Amino acid sequence: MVSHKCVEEVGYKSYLLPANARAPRSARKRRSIEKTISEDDNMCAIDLLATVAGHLSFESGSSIDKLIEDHRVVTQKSVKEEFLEEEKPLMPEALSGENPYQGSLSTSGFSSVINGKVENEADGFSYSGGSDACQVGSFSEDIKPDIDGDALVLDARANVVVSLGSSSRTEVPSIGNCDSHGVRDDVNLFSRDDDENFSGYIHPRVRKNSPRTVPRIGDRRIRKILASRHWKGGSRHADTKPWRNYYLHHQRSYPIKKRKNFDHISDSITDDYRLRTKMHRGSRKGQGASFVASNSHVKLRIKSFRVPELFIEIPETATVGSLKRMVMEAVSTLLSDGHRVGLMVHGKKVRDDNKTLHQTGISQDNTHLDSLDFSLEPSSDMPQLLTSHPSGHASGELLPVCQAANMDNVLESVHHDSALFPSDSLGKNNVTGDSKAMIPVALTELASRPPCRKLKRSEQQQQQAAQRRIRRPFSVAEVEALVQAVEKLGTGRWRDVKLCAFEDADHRTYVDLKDKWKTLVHTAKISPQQRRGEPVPQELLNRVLNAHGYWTQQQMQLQQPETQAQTTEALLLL
DNA sequence: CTTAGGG
DNA sequence: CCCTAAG
Repeated sequence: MVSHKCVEEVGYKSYLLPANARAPRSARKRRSIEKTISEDDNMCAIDLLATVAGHLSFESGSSIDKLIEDHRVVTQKSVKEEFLEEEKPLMPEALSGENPYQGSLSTSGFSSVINGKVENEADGFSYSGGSDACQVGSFSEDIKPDIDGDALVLDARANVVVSLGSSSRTEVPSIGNCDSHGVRDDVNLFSRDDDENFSGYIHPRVRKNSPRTVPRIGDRRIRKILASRHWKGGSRHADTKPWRNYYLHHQRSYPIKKRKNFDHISDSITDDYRLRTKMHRGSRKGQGASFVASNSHVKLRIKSFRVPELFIEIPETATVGSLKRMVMEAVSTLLSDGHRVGLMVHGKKVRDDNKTLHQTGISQDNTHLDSLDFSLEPSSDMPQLLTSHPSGHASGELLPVCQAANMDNVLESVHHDSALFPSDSLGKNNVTGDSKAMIPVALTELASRPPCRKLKRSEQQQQQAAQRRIRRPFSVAEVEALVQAVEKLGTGRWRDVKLCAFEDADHRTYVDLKDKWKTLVHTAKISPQQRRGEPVPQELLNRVLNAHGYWTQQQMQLQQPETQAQTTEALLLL
């Protein structure tokens, strides 16, 4: 209930100097605000497979659309048919009506899967299949279960390639214009893995001045704990309570902490893929019916990618775009969850990361390529994986999932790829003599999970430290709200600003707002050409500049009134 | 916990 | 966004 604080309208330039206006607690010099702030915290999407293979081409990403529009359900063959045949409600009913922070998901919807996992521990994996399982791409008939070690790979081929990424852009959150709080139409994203977690469950949340069951103060902490349970603990080691359900607020889709080593590949997924595609073509020499580039490059193609389960609930009034973003976020969330890539040749797992492809039997003239299987395995040793290859050496190429800056980038890349990749360039290949220009790569199964083991506390903490919130670019509406609040409250009361304008936007902390203001000021000072991301109306930027100038000056005066007096005295003495 | 700034 | 020093 903060609206009363901000009831009065603020004139364009008539900033109110609150009675409690105060000087900054410390008179630290604020320098280099102008310093460019890396706006694109981009991270590439699921480039990991591509990275492993060295080459990977993506084609049309229509899969995502299909997934969404058709909500096509593909029934997978499985070694555990009984699980697949069970009908599962699209959404757990237990969520509605409960305190979102404590809501528990009914296990009924997923028990089959979970049971499958538990009861077939030896298999080390579980299917999340079933009629409601979302799948990107489609499978052909030859889904052959293959067990090796702790990961099972489905040799399923499809005709659709999809590139996955993640979106950090979110729908306009509940922006209070200080004096009004609209009905919240927020979403929560649940994640679930094959064990007991939910991935990609998006649940609408409507709240308006409703009593908080959970003290706000505890919000973040609770969230963090839950999140960490899910992302670190829950997904990597067995929980003592197999059926525990986790709740994840939407902003808790923390990706793996980005490592500096990966920065270089994070800028533009689009360009990256385009580059590769072109390189492939350019370097190609017709070595007979070779499917290999001149320099003994092996071309690999991920033909499909299946997502275990993706539960999405979204208001009818939501836009298709937001749905897509949610799906993308959910999917990327899955991928980000500490999986690593496993490679199998002829059903045999290749563990030595330092082996060359050739040594492994993946070469231009080998015949094993059809039996090349990639898998996503849970990596209990993620921390090591992430940190022990600083120079990005051999095994360093086995990068974990990164995240794309925003949906636009991802979609754009998909689009470009499809353009660069005429459908015939692939589809016909299998028929013509040049058939192996592209090698169908077996599908990946996300849901594999080795026998769970408990992590030591130290490990948990290690993983805990690797959390990072997803990037959530401010929408224009949010900027508007922020500007208005700052005009009124000034630049030194972020907590109040938060309460005033972002009370219900749980994912915006006052630090976030402060940071955003920082970037806004910067943005306003640079030329429009240099700005990135969703363009902010110049009018807003002008207000930013004005408010910034005003409050900065205000602060100065509060800060050094005595200095001025002294100066005056000094002058008088002279 | 809040602020302010640097990373 | 994250991390931290400071208050």
